[in-house]
Amino acid sequence: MNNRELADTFTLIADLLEIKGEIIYKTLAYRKAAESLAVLDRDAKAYWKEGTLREIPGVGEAIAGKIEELLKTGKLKFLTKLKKEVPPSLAEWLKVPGLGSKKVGLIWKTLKIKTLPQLEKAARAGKLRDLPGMGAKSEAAILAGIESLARRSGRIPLARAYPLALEIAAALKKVPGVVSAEPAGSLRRMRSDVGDIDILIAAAHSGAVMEAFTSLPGVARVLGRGETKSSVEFGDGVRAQVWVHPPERFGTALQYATGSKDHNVKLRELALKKGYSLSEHALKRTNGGSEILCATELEVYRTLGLPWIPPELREDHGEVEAARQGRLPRLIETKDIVGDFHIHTTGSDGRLSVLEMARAALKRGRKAIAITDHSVGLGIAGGLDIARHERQAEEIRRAQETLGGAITILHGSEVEIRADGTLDYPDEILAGLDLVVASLHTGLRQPREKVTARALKAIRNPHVDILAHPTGRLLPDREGADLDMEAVFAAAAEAGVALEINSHPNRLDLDDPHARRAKELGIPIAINTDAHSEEDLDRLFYGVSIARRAWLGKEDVINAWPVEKLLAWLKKR
DNA sequence: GCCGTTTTCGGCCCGACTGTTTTCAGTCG
Repeated sequence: MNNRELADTFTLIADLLEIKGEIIYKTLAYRKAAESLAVLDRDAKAYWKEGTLREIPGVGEAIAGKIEELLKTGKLKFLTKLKKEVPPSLAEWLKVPGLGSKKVGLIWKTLKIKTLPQLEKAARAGKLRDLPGMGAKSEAAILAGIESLARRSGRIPLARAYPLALEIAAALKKVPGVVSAEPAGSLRRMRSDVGDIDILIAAAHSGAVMEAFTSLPGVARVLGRGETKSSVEFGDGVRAQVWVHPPERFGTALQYATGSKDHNVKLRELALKKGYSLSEHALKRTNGGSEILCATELEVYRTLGLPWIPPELREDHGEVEAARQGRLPRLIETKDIVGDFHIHTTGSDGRLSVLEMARAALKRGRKAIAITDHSVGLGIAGGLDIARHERQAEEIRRAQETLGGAITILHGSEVEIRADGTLDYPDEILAGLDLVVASLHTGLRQPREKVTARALKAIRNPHVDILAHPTGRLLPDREGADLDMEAVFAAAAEAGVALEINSHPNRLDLDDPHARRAKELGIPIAINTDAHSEEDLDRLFYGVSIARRAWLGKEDVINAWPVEKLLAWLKKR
């Protein structure tokens, strides 16, 4: 049982306990443990073997025991019993916007129904409106929620949400009286997918902003509209909300709206210890109640005795403690990147020639690139056979001659890791390349032992420099290969092979917990665009965001090294 | 159920909006 499955199990337990009416803090404890497991950078199994399960945040005696039982037997007696008391299908109802555990429990117990279709039928038949505390409006809201659930495919990939958020913010910035408009929430923390879009507005009055927001083009439904907060749903089910706060309170408001929830809890606890109550409106002295207004986030953190914490770190993964002790990392920035070592051209499935790609990279300030077209085995992408591959060397030589010393063009390859773990080109070809990127594209569904063995074999090939998009995941739908990541890390650390953070917004692979673990083990990281066109070169920003979420500095990333250092590293390998 | 530079027991962040309410509960972030 992997971390994801463990996390899902504890989330289910929390859902069912909450519907059952268990005290809220117990259900919160299960959710906290589930969240920790979901973002854990190593297999829970490794903690179990070491006897350190309780070092996982939110895991105490009881939950550690349950993890152990799940890892040992794949089952959990506690959950089996719970499922008999509360039908597990009810957990699905909680996903319906506007439905919480209280109403779910009420409807289930009163009407004796337990599936989503039964719920929809009951709502259509007008059977919900007569329940205590409910009326025709809540019945209609539940129906609308069920329909909205069907439209939405779940979480929104950053690649869709980020441009939309910028668009909304730009539109609202134009409203008279608006001082600033900033995306907040998980999007500002650059999570690879987000639940909804949050925009924070600084303005003295909110009326005009709310009017403009709720009538934006594409808005299908207004979910709520108030003085300080409104929310809407777009046609494709994406939800957005805005908060409006006075400019002199924008700092506390933006801090609050950026989250994460757990980070805010930590901060508010710290505030209480220092004699303040922290809310989105202000810091308030607990003795006397006078307010301290913060127009910027910097003032909020400073008042609490902390340096400003970059949004990407605000996940309650130790950043508040690090800030208190003055050991926040100096995070890598997009402007630090000088190299891009995973680029395609017309040689395989790219759109531009070597020269055109090199010019485009140069225009973006890159000082070194590697041309890494697919190898012959990936027929679908027009992989290069050995003869065509060798002819490409000439194309690269001419491009280098044309551009002179402004940019270093390396001749590389994205070489397939075959089903048996061997590479797609013979060693003598690989030996002649400047840089070798190895990738898994096929056989991703192989069992853990087999697919891991392939990755390890590739890492141990002395010619391989970078393992690209290690798990092969595609957001939002395709899960990555079931790799034993600890084994991959151990092999990469030993061989000195770099692991890639692929900047394609549907990949973002390594993800941030794995990238953070790789850094801990001293493994060099490559942030590459995997560009197939000129515009693709601009998505570097997404990869850098993942690196920042993983606490990486520029020293950890080979693309940020001076070219001489990079060349020396390649030569030594 | 977890956790501790206030506590090993008694807390566990704080507020907006909606609907069904005549003072509040439920949901959400």
